[in-house]
Amino acid sequence: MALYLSTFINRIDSKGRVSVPAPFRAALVDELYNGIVVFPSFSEIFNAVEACGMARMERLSAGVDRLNPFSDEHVDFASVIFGASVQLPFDGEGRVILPDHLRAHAAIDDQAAFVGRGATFQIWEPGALIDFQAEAQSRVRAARATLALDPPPGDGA
Amino acid sequence: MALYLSTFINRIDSKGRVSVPAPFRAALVDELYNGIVVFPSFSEIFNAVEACGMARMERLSAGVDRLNPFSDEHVDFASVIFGASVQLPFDGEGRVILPDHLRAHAAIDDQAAFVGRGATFQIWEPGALIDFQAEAQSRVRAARATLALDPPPGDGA
DNA sequence: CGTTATACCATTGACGCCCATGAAATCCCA
DNA sequence: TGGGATTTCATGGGCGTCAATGGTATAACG
Repeated sequence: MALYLSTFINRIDSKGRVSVPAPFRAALVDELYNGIVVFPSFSEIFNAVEACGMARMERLSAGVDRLNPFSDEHVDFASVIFGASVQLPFDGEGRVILPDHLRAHAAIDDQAAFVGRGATFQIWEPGALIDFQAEAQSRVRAARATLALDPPPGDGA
Repeated sequence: MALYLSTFINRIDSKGRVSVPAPFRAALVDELYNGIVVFPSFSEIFNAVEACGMARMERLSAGVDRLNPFSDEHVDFASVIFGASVQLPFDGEGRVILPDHLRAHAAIDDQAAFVGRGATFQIWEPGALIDFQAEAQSRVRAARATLALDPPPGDGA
């Protein structure tokens, strides 16, 4: 299973191309589809682009299909996820072109921050990412008592 | 298995022709029938055109047949689905002509939005699609706890 | 004979593919 | 351990191809 770690900031050129970080591409070499799948975040507290490999989307499709494919609940889910998803193929150098509506969603201008999130990753406008992380840190501090139930990796980490 | 992803908006010309998006056609190359199968949506909350390849219709038929083929439920289901289905052949450029009653059903004028839904896709009037997706997104958010039982595509989904 | 449907062709704009450059990190060797 | 060589990556640009779209010709049909 792919594991996406760390954050990389890459430039978007005049043709809208961005290099997907090499470590992330390395995590995708086993996939049948040579590229990534992206869709907008559905969170109310941040706007970013969610990304993953095709294999993960196929697992999702199988899950929806196995359940009643005509129930309104799954119609909603499938519409939102699959309809909003876009396949982005790699060019020869491992770059992708982020569609306009996703760039707009995440307010991405000429730089994109690729943020590893374990089994998936996200694409952010770098400034928005910094702001969000600051807020997240505050929330973590506020919730520290609760989180301490898990073995903490250290105060600063 | 074909996987339909993303949304494409194509124009309908004066002769009623629309290009089926190339990625969707690519998912259909293995099919015996060179075209798609369409039928009206049966939902009470939206009007769109459902579409898929012939292979899926055959699987659907097999499914209905395998279960009690004489129960009222399945007779109804089969009548409605198969009776309302239309085969749309591709022309040389991968276009189809949507029958009038289906265009009317989905209120499609001169633009059609092709929406991937995993194993199938839908054809919408673009404006209606935007409205529906906004509502669906709210419902998905509300139901997030339930859906988390399926492999989640990420924090935001 | 007129009308409608189907097959064929032509245009254009976007996108995929290729190569070139430069910077940075790594590796190797002295 | 320091310095040089090599490779990997990110980035930029040019060119060819394909897809979407519009139009025209031909065939089927009333």
